[in-house]
Amino acid sequence: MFQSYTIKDIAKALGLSTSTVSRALNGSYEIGSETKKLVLEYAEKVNYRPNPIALSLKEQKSHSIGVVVCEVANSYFSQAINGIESIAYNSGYHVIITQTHESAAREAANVQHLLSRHVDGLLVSLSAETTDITPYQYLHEKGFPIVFFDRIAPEINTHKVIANNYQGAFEATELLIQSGYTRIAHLTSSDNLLISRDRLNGFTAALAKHHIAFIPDYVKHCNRGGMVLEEVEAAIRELFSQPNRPEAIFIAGDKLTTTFIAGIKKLGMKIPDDIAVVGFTNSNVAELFDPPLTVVRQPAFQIGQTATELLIKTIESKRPIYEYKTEQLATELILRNSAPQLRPH
Amino acid sequence: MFQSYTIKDIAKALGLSTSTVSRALNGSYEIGSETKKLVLEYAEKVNYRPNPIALSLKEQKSHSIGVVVCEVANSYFSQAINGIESIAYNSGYHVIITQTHESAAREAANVQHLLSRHVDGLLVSLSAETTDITPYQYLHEKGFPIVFFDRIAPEINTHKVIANNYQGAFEATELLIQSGYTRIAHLTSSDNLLISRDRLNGFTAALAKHHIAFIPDYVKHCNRGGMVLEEVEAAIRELFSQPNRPEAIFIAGDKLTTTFIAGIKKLGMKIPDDIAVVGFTNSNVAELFDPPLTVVRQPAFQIGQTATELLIKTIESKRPIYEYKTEQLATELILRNSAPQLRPH
DNA sequence: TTGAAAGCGCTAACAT
DNA sequence: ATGTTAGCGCTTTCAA
Repeated sequence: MFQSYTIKDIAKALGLSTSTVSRALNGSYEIGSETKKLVLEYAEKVNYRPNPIALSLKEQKSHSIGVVVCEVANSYFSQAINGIESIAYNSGYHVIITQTHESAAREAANVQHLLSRHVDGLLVSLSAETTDITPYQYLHEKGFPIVFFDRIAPEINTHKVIANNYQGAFEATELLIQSGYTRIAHLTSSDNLLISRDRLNGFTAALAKHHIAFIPDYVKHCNRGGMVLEEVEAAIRELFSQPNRPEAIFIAGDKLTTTFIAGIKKLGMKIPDDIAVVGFTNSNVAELFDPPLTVVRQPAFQIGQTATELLIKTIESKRPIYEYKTEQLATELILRNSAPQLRPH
Repeated sequence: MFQSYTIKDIAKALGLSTSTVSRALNGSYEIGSETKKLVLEYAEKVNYRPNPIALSLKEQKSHSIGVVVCEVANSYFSQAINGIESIAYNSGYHVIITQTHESAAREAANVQHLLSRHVDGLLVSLSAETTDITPYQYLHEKGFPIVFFDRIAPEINTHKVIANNYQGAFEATELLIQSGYTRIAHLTSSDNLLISRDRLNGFTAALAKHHIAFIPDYVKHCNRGGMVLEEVEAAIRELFSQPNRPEAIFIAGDKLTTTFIAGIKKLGMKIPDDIAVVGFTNSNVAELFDPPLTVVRQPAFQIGQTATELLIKTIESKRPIYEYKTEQLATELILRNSAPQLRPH
């Protein structure tokens, strides 16, 4: 097929040994400057590229990192992947992306697949369905580098990178309260996820601060994270069939937010007249929505970058690491029209 | 770090030679059934996984394919990548994704990078800036497998997968005409891209069919493909400053469509009152826009799948291939409110 | 039916 | 300063 030059080819062409060529190419000191120059020039001429596979075999490293996310076609994750790729690329790693589609079984299969491909480390954002994290625990204890981002496993003591979900949720809820709303619902995904619990905590804390009673029936969980419209529609119906129906809602998920809006639209209701909305989303087109969406936006790109930096640092560390950190990045509240700052009558 | 069992470990544990173990694992015939069973059971027990790197080195194949696209965080490409991954995964290939951000220099660097990684083949969608396709021509002539999708290089005789851009553009334009519009503009990206030319042709053909004069000033090119708002705003201004300003527009790009709408909004105009819009986009949230967008949607997932199938077939073909095909998949016109079917007043 | 050995591209310890 | 050799994990001739 498509064959490139090897060290052997160069050695033969120049009448040298492979090790001399290798040394010249790697800038070793124990080599004559003329030989070095000769080799370097020839290598340049024939456009020599070291074979990364041979290097991997030698070094026992694949120079690849595995990524586990729920969905690529999701604005948050596509931006995070962008951040991941940017760092990985510059550090000479390539990235293998796998999708769980929010299924725990799929997630386990993906991790297996990545391990069998001998990735050097794992960047993981848990699926909504995942409860059993013992495989990760096991890998981590064996010294295998894992960094969690966004949907992290709190029980595992390794590097983690997240947005400040508590604070983001708090600000979103407080915005609604300060705009005059008191009957505020909360739509979130699986309770398995720490991000869901953090956001719920931010939500309740804001209510408490402003002396608004917390109503458990105002909180709905969609365990498929907005992947299926029906689940969200059912939640909407339950919310609206209550005696004191909510006037505003804080939604704690990217896909969940867009699916909720689609559901509201389908049921013939209007935002913000029927319900004011603040959602967690990283969609680049949220301002084009009807109405333009008030959102909590996460620094997805930076989260991807930071997680990758930490992972590569762990992979390349000479000595075992015992000190792990949890990086928490600030969210941004973007005011638009789905949550009017002055509640209409 | 994290070490898995090798054939050598198994051989030692069982008192066999590595070749015997290898044969057992690969279901060779020249092996005793008891030995085979013994090996298989032990391998199962210790959860043996062949080292793909060693295999790659042996077979001179990396089992990876390189992907060149302009942007991952673009609904069309994220869906196409989904299709690519689904096929690649099932065929034992992994996928390395690179982004050009519409820069020809970046594209060249990415191809170099992928080649140095010894990918077995390339899946390419050209950047808007690319004019020099000789590197691809060269690789192709050397027998290196390349499949183009979406933004193809017509000059190169290899497999190609595209949507029926001519037909999609024709239908979109005809919809506007049949709704009562006659002053129809066209916004498209770089003329370098065949898809731009195809869509322009579909546009003009629809005008011609309905005896509407083609006005060159109604056609605007944005060479950055909607990546920069300013470029699109300039095009909007030029369009609207004409004596007979257009009443409708057909937009031939994903990012271009959303950026155009953002631009219109920023300039304080209304869709469809100031201008009716039909755009090429695969956004999953186009129906949530204000107004819900009438769109031409491409089968991005299938395009990704088909391209990958063709590529893997080419890679795994024993004999050189001389017959190449261009697969053309139908687009879908989705009627919503940005292009009312009865033109107002 | 099984084993020994070579080789894929590269590096590094060990000669010279 | 340069060459020889072994070895990373695996397959595959060649020999037995």
